[in-house]
Amino acid sequence: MENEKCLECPHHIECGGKNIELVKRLAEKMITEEEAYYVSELFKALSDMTRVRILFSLLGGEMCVCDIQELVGVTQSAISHQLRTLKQAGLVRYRREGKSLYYSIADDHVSTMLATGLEHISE
Amino acid sequence: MENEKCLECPHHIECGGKNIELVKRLAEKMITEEEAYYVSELFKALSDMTRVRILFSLLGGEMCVCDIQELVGVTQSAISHQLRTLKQAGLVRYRREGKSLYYSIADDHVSTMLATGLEHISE
DNA sequence: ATAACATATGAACAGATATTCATATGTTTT
DNA sequence: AAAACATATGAATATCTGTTCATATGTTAT
Repeated sequence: MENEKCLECPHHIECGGKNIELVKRLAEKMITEEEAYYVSELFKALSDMTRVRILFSLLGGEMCVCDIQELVGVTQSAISHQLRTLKQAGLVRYRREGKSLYYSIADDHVSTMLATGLEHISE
Repeated sequence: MENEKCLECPHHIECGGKNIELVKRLAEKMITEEEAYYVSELFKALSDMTRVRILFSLLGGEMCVCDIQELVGVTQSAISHQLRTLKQAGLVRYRREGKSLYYSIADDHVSTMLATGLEHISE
């Protein structure tokens, strides 16, 4: 029985021959590269300790930058840069009130992910 | 009325003065630095496109490295390195069967986080 | 208008990360 | 025992990331 040459791993001829049916079936349901990219970008926004602390702060309700800074304990600039990342990832939103900007968690997905993540590490 | 000097942001005297009660109350419930670190490390493991694609592949059931490689379409070495990262983060586990190693999703938290992440980007 | 305040932004630098290449390890077949 | 197979690992490199510093923007009070 002949095996096809696998382009992905030229040093192995048998590669991919184990479960051809499964692979074919899954290949159709597979997320697209674009989706995978966006999902990874989303989690990338959650992959920094400072940003995680910011988000957990905001779980208590909306807060101005100044108070986040107080809770998290890093410089104003660092907080602001990280808030930008979180905003771009759609994890937080904000509204202005006078001189202050009030940030808050964007939607329930965010709380869910944080809660699930916290559960996961507690095992 | 006098404001205390804020150590975190020496160029602002008023810093942290907006919502002192809220900040104090939240500071007690705040996740520890250690927890924040582990949570961020967990999400860091999900923050790469290749690893995301590996995990979505595994949602279809356990697979050997060779088949993952086929589905994801990167080199064997790259897959192996990323599987190591996923394993260290407790996101996948594996068992040996003959020459092959079969990887699978570690627990339901992982599926939940992936699903929630995918939902989030679809908006 | 000017000063003070609250936050954002750009550049720069040090540290982290993903892939590649070469090679090693563990398993089965001959 | 040797060869082939399946996967892991270490080093090297190019790229990305987070913080800091300096400064800019937008808002309110004087």
